[in-house]
Amino acid sequence: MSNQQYIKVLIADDQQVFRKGLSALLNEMPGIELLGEAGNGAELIEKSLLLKPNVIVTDIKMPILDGVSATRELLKHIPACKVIALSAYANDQLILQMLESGAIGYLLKSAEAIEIKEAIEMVNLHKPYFCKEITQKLTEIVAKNYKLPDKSTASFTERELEIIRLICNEFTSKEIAGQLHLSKRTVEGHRTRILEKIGAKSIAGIITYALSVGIYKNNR
Amino acid sequence: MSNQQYIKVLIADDQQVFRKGLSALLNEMPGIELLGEAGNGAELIEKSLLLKPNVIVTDIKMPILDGVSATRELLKHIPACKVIALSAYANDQLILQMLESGAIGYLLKSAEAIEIKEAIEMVNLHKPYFCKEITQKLTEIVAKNYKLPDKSTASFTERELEIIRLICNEFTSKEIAGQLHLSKRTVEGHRTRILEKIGAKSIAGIITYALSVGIYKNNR
DNA sequence: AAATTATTGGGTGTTTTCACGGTATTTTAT
DNA sequence: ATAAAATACCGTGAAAACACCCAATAATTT
Repeated sequence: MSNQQYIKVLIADDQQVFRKGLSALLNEMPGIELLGEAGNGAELIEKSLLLKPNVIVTDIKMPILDGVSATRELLKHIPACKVIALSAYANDQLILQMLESGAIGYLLKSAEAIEIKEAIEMVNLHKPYFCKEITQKLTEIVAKNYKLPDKSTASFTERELEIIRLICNEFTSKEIAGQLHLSKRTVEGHRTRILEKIGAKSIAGIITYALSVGIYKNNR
Repeated sequence: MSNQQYIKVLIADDQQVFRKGLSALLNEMPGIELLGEAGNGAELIEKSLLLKPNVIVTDIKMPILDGVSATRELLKHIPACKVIALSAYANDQLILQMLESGAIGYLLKSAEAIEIKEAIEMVNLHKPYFCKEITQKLTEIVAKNYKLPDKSTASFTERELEIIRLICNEFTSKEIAGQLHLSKRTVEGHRTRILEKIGAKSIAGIITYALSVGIYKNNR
């Protein structure tokens, strides 16, 4: 029936040459219908609302309105649209911003035609697509935030970990003492040891340490 | 010179049929030398120490010692070894455990020969390799845990953000006052406002909040 | 022009944190 | 078996945090 034969694509990039190159490539691809081009984020939003593309391929750095902001904005109006972000290089902040904005694809500008096609087809099925470099970055980001709890946590006793978690949850020594059925002074003693071990001088240090190392989530 | 022509691979899986199938496939692949097979984690450790493989492809669920534990253990002794984990399905916990154990590759058991080969070659260069499904999961995990500064950060004034960052760095009100050339009382006033806005009752709340929404970055 | 918000500063007082002393029992490791 | 941790507990006191109250000036918005 209304099963769409072509994936309707809109592209955005401030560099005219790159834009022309990309549009030429996409025009040659079977199964893809290029709806148009935009030179900045504002134009992208405008044309998107008008043309209702299935997939948008957009540069991140653009004048007037960048790709991330444009994506965030236009997905409010046409959430069915799938966005692939393009960037010259893999940057942590950009990747995270992109994820947060709602884009589900990320390619480097060095990508080849076949990969771009693959990405378009993939995201059109609502499946994320990331090029190898981005995948690697994602791994690093996840590993950085999940790997740590090990060695560092090891130096604390169970009691100490328990108290650290409670401190992170805004409980005072007195409250912690009540919860654990201990004396207030005992809890203070433990906290002193914790401060020593961490090398912190206040609970601020305890918390930044605990969060950076991954204690806190009762995980294990 | 001692540039190795073959990637030496060791595999582990408790299902004999799968193991045989995998070893048959790997044996046919040019550039790969299959060193042997293991039926469980303990056996994997044993043979790894003996055979010193470049790459290990191991199932996660195995009797006696599972793949994650085995990986963690054997990487202590032969850290140069690259581990690819195999699993029947993509599970958040498994992926995180795998990352934490030190494996740098993750494939589903439904993977095809060409992908397995690609993964082996990739991890052998110390580059992570994840199949599409896992990449997708990684994306979800990252997206879930990175709620970037949004509505939350926007509600703070510049001064407040400045003070939040200093609080996160273990400075007292007096110290902050000194650094910003303000009165101690002014800083305390700002902090009170910050507590109100966040709905926290102590600096513990300020810090957990700040770290969770990503204020704090410029100082590391 | 008027209202709101940001930024600055103050007073008073309670609670909490933390440094500096300790002691005693239990559990774990060598 | 003996040493070493871990756990529990206490006193004192200074400094910090926090809870209330308050007001003046600058900047921004309406």
